[in-house]
Order: sequence, then C-alpha cells, then structure tokens
Amino acid sequence: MVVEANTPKRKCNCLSCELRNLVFTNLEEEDVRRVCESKEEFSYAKGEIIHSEGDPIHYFKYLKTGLVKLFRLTPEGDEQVITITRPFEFVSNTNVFHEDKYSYSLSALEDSVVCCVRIEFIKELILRNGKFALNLISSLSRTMESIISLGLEIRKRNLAGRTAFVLLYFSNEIYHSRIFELPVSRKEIADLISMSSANVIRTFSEFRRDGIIRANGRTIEITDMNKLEVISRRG
Amino acid sequence: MVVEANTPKRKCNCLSCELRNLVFTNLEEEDVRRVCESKEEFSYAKGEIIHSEGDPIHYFKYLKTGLVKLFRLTPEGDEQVITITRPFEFVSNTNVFHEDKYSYSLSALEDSVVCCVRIEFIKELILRNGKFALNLISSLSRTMESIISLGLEIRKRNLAGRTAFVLLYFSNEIYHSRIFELPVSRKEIADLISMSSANVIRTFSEFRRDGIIRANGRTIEITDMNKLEVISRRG
DNA sequence: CGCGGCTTTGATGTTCATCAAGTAAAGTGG
DNA sequence: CCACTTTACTTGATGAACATCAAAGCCGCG
Repeated sequence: MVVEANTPKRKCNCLSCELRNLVFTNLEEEDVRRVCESKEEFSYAKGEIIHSEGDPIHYFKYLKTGLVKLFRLTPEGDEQVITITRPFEFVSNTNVFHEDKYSYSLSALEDSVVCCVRIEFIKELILRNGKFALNLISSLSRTMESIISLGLEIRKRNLAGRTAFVLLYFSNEIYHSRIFELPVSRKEIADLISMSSANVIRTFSEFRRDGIIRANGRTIEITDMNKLEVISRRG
Repeated sequence: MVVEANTPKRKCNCLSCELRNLVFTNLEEEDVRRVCESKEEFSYAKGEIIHSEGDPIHYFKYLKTGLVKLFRLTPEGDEQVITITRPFEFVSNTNVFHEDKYSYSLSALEDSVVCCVRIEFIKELILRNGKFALNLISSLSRTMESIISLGLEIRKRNLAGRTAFVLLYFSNEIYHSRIFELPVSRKEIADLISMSSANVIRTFSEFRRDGIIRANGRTIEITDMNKLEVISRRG
C-alpha cells in the first residue's frame, strides 16, 4: 500500500482558485500573485505517502482535492489513524508552527492534489497581514478541534458504536450519500477506532445480517439509517 | 464537587509577570500596559467551575497558577476528561477563534488563577502585531497538539497501560516527583482514560500488591518506576 | 497459474464493565 | 461534639465485550 512519492508539479492560477478564501482570504492581489508564483502543487496517487513522521517541515500544506489519512506508527509498528479528511476540512498539518519535523504521516486515500507554500512565506504573511493571521488561526483551530472531537467520540463508544459512527462519518461527512466506496481497508478502520480488524469485520457482518447495511467489498450501502444512528448514539 | 463560581478580582502588573513571555511576548510596552489595564484576573478555589460548555466566549484565558481539568459531558451525563494541565501548558481554550461558545468545560483541580483578556482585544493585537500573532499561533498549536497526542497515547493502551501512563504523567509532567498528591478522584482518572472507575481502582490495588506503587488515599508514591514504565510501554 | 495480501468466520481465552456489598472518609445538621 | 448522610473507595463475582489465533476463501497481480 505504501508507494514511493512520485510528484509531478502543476500550476494553477491562485487568483481564481476556489480554495482561495479558505486560507488566502484578506490578501492584496499582489500578495496572492506572490503566493501563486512561489507555491508548488503536488499530485499524489491513491496510496502514496505525502510525508512521513520525522520529515523536516518546509511547506505549509493544504489539501486541494482528494482525500487523505493522517496517522502515526506505534513503536510496535502498527498504525494509529488520527483522522481522514477532505479538502476544506484539512488545512495544513497540525504542527507547522511549533515544530520543525512532522509528528504524523500523511497519505493519499484517493488521488489528491496538495498545495504547498514555503513556510517562511506564510510566516512573512502573518507578520505583515493581521487579517490573514486571524483567518489562519481560525482555520487551524477548526482543523485541530475536529481531530480532538473525533478522538473523544471514538473513545466514548464500544465496538459496534464506533463502527456505526465511522460508517455515518463516511456517509455524512465525506461522501454525502447512503451509498459509497470505502476509501480504506477494514484494517485501516480498525486502526482509526482502535479495535482489531477481525472484530471490525465481524461487526460489518452483523450489520449486514441485521439489514442495516449492504456491504460488497468496499462498496457500502446504508439501508437502515435510523438503526445505525441508534447504535452509534448509545454504543 | 461542583461549586458555584465565586471570583474575586485581583490585579497584577503585567510588565513584570513571569508569564508575560508565554503569550505577550513581542508587544510594545504601551500594549502591555493596555493589556494590563483591560485584563481581569479571576481566582478559583479547588473544585470550582471556570466555565461550562455552551457559555458564550468573552475572554481569551490562560492559566497563571494552579491546575485545571478540561472536560465535556456526554448526552448520558458522564464526564469525558480531555486533559489535565498546568500553567504554560494551557493557553486559553481550544476554540476561541472559531466559535462563539465553549465546546468544553473547565474546572479548577487546585486553587487556580486565570488571566482573562477580552477576546476583541486579542484580535486587535493580532491584526496590529504580526510577531504577537505568530507567537500566539505557536502556543495554541502546542496546546492543541498535546491534547491530540494524549488522546492517541490513551487509545493505544489497555487498562493497565493507561493507568500506568496516567501515573507517570502526573509524576513526570505535573509534579516532577515520585511522591505526589493526586489532584483527582479515581473516577476522574477513569473519565480521562475511558475506563470504569472500579477497574481503575482494581489496577491501583494490583500495582500496590506488586510493589509498584504505594497508595494511601490520594497520596501516591511510585516505588518501582521501571516496572511502571514497562507496563505503560507495552500495556 | 501461483503467490501474497485482504477478508471472513469460528473457537478460545483474556480483558473489561457491571452489579452488589461493604468500608472508610468527609461533610451536615442537631 | 456526635449522629447522620453522603460520597469516595474497595473487593469479589458474574457475564459481556473484545483480542488473538487459526483456517479457509477471495481477489488482484505478476
């Protein structure tokens, strides 16, 4: 699953970027032009590593298109998945501003495009432009807060509740559909909710037997949304 | 344990505050003076609520002295403890900049003093002073990152590992001593590590039987640091 | 075609929550 | 200051939840 990064560069025009207002709001046109020239846009194929724990941080990154998985490795070598998110929800990594190395790894679950701006440049903008700084703080807080909240939601549930919660998460937050293609293996779901993969699979099977979902490989259809929500709520 | 807030005000001189460099570094003396005049300092007795989930956010707060517990209530009414921290480690709440109401409650585990600055004033400083903004981003990231990390550490361990981890956390991070007074009940530890209080107590008893700790009420002495670290590492 | 990784299911034992009962400790009102 | 109440703590017993191991099926890829 781990593919070595092969990252063709592209360029788009930041002035007309639909994500401009996510981070680069409140900038003069002149500054946007400078961001646009200095930025680098990297594409990653499904499965590629975007960066690894311990890599030096050079860029402020945000996800433009695709879907990514933030995770870390335990000393024993298994993965702990921290979050799985879409663009708009993931602005940069969590520790650009207080560390010089990444604490967590990031990989692409779907083909993804990541916009990278040299971190010194971002810092310069913060120093010069207060509105930009204020907006950036707000985005970063939102990103980190949603990671914290996800952790709490997982921690308070049992196996069935966690599994239901994750299915609803994909359905409601990621794909906005009752039918979707899981972007992750059963094992990765297990790594996200801190349970064994065998038991995640078993729970899927139970949901299937109870007519709550239809599951064919990675294709999932939620057939009884109410029941799934009940399980998630008091599981 | 929940005591209604009774909050005498005090004033100190920010120019000579030992915490000045935590947040209010890179400010002109004039601005520090303005912070100093506008700020309000509240004292809370052990057990008092500093603010509750849902309260409107008026202040940027940071802990000056004492020890606090950040937590939230589940719909079923039990507490989930998010973190327990000392000054320097806790700068404001996690969502001043992207919400208008608190997501989490905060209470004092020891007599505590909280410095409060009107949030509009902080925003004004961010707008005017880039160095201040950059430093603040760094502090906020550090705070949130340590919460995320704590959650991951807890999630990857079992009952004994979590209990050992928490004891080491108090010993190493909070009290810097092998002997200390627990600032929390067994139940609160259970709420932090997401286990039942009966089993936390049982684990304490096992540690006592195995000569790893001496526990007399809330007085804890770690007598076999190595063994506790081993349990924490692979529990 | 064969290999290796992901998935599935069952069997087994460990870990954990829950219930219950009892003790200690700490506040409360007379 | 003592009786009373409440809250925290403690331990055991029981069953439910979960991890682990093992075997077999499936699927994609070289």
